Parts: sequence; C-alpha cells; structure tokens
Amino acid sequence: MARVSSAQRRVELVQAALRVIDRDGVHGATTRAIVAEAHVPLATFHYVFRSRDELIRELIAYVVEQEGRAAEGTLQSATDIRSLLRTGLQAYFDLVVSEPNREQAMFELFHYALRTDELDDLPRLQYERYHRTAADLLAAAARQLEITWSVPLDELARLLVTFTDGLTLAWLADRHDAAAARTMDHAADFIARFANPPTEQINQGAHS
Amino acid sequence: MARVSSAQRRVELVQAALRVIDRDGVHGATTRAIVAEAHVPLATFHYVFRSRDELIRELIAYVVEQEGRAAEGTLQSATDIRSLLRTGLQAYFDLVVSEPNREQAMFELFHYALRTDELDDLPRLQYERYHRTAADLLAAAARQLEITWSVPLDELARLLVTFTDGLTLAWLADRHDAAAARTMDHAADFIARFANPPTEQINQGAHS
DNA sequence: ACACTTCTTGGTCAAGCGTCTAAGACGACC
DNA sequence: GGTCGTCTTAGACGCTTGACCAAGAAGTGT
Repeated sequence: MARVSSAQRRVELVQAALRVIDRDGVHGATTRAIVAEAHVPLATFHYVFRSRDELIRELIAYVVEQEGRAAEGTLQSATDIRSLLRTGLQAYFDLVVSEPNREQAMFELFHYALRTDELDDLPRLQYERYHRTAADLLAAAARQLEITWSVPLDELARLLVTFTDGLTLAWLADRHDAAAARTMDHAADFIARFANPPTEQINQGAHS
Repeated sequence: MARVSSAQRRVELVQAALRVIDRDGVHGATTRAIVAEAHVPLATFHYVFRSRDELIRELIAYVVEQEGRAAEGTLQSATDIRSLLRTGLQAYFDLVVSEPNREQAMFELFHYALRTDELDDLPRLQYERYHRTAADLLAAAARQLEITWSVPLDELARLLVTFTDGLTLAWLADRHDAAAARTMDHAADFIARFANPPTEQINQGAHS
C-alpha cells in the first residue's frame, strides 16, 4: 500500500465512511465496512483515528461544512422575492430527490450525535451552521431584490430551516412529490410576506 | 416466573423496549437490554417474537397509535383561531420539552424503519397517521369556531406537521426555547390566515 | 551507513450480538 | 390421574464488533 500521510488517510476514510453511510446508514458504518470501502487494512483505521466516534465527529464537521458551501452558490435571479424563494426551495428539494440517502444520512448522523456523549455538542453546531447558511441566503436575496425583511433575519432563517426539515422528513416518508410542491408553494408565500418592498420615500429620506 | 399468555408477554416486552429506547436509543434496544428491563429471561424474547424487528414493528405501531390518541383530547377552547392554534402548538411543545427523549425516539424509529427492509412500509403509515391526526384537529377547530378553511384540509394538515417536525428538530439541537416560541407564533399566524370567518350571508343562504 | 520518525499490517482479544435448541414445568380437560 | 397444548428457561451457537499489539517496511536527515 502506498505510503500516505495520516492526515490524508483521515480524509480518505471520512469520505469512504460517507459513502458507506449513504448506502447502509450510520448503523452499517462499522470500522470494517469503512476500511473495505477505502481499500485499506483494518489496522489502518486505529492508526489514524483514536476511535470510531472520532471519525464520526470529523465526518459530521466535514459534511455539514460541505452542505453549507453547496448552498452558497444556489441563489438564482428573479424579479420578485416570492419566486426567488420558491426556486431556491425547489433547488434544495431536487437535490433531496436526486440523492435521498444523503439527506437521510444527515438526519441519522444528527440523532446519532444526540445519543452519543462524546458527540453531543455537534447537533447544536450543526443547526447553528444551517441557520447561518439560511440567514446568508435570505440576506443575499434581500440585497439582490433591494428589499428589507420586516422581522429579524435570525427568526426568518430559523423558519426557513423549519420548513426544509419538515418538508424533507414528510417526503422521505411518503415520497409524495405533489404534496411537497404544495408545501413549498406555501413556504415561499409565507416568507415572501415578510419582505418590505423598497419605497422611494425611504431612499429619498436617507439621501437628503 | 408467573405464567402469562404470550399476547400479554408481547405487550410487556414492547413497553419495556420503549423504556429502553427512551433511555438509550434504538441502538441500545438489544434483545438482552429489553428482557432485562422487562425482568424476563432472554429465551422468552424469541418465544413470543420471531425476531427483534418483529418487536420493533409492533412497537412503532403501538407508539404511533398512542401519540395519535394523545393528540385527540388536546383541543382547548378559544375565541379566535389564531390563539387556538398557538395554544395547541404550545401544548405539543410542552410535551416535547418535558419528555425530549420520547420525541427523539420517534425520529430514531422512523429512520431505523426507513433503513430496514422488513419495516420500510412503516414510515409511510407513520406519517399518514400524523397527517390524519393533524387534519382531525384542524377540522375540529374549524367546527368549534364555525370557520372554514380556504385550502384543502390535507394540505393544511401537512403544513402543520411540517412545522411541528421542523420545530422539534431545531429545539432538540439547540434547546432554544425563545426561538421555538417565535417559530410557533409564526406558525399560528400562518395557518390562521387560511381561516374564512363565518359570514352571515352564507348561513342565511343555507337556511332560507 | 546510520539512526529515527512515520506509516503499514496480519493476527488477536474480549465483549456483545440475534437466534435457536431442548428439556422441563404448569394448568386445563377428559 | 393421565394427556396435551402452552409457557418457561438455562445454555449454547456462530458471528460481528471496536480496539490493540508488535513486527517490520519506507522514507528522511546526518
């Protein structure tokens, strides 16, 4: 086997573990399944990781960060905030539909971390990141369409994440595409209502 | 050990398993942990259940049904639909706060069933029941306040479940009570907007 | 050529897992 | 009181799991 730095091996194992979890769930991600997926001997695992949970911790950080980054470039252009939101939700939903196991894995990792003493600080960080990402997107949307939000950004971001979580769970359960579309319609309507259109008076007042 | 019908033993084991899952998660609910909790010998398990997954199947059915029943008596009285919805959400949320592990266990069971071939019909049934319960509550609320809903009941029920799921997940992650309260405020506002107030004209038209 | 750090890896360990067997005890019925 | 279906239970089975050890190979600096 090629000689590789242990930092590099860690990355390889994390990515292999992610593929295993996609396929077989967190439960199926045993040390042996992971090293088989990565094509390395079993003993390599505990050379680079102290324990299985140490890998899971690194994996969650990796995948949450990756999901946050993926959301950044998502924002498209639109003439009104409602359709901008609706399109964004659709883009997220299309991702879920195309890779259902990925989002399922995120939930499983979340619940696994909640139950594991050494990892129970991660769920908070995971949702902090989700909320921050949502807030960034909503702020960028406001900037693009020159509107302002009538409620605090944090509050709106949390609502958006509430919608995506609930939407995803129900769809994973019944795969009801049409119902999911209706939910997204309502979610877009709902959040769009918090947009204050740019009034000339306010702008004039600011400039004069 | 007292001689008991196998039907009765099944119930005992299901309830013991539920306590174990509350405490240690689905992962911790091994056959040995369950029989220890129920104070019966290990061999009893496979006398009354063909397999562990057969117990899990019965447990999910039991607990989903129980949750549905619990929701029935929840509806309180109020003068307007908005506060009725807000109070109902609060009642649900108080339950989650008082027994966080219970709701966490529901999610874990959901994801476990999704990953298990013999159980993969259960998530659909689980959410059917949730949606039906939500629809029943919304219908009862409409009856009580003599309003009608401006969108199909199924659609509204799904939205309500979307909110409760998303609300619960975020709270389990960060235990942010105030943020959860804001989310419930918005959810109540949102759904209340779909209420058509009873117009005298309609009533008169129906009676004359 | 030498020492020294870093990486590789076959083999092994104890613990825990779901499941099954087979022998016996109980209690209702004839 | 004997028979027969139902329930009880100790013990064992084969297998998987996370973790560890110790020996050696590969590369690096002197």
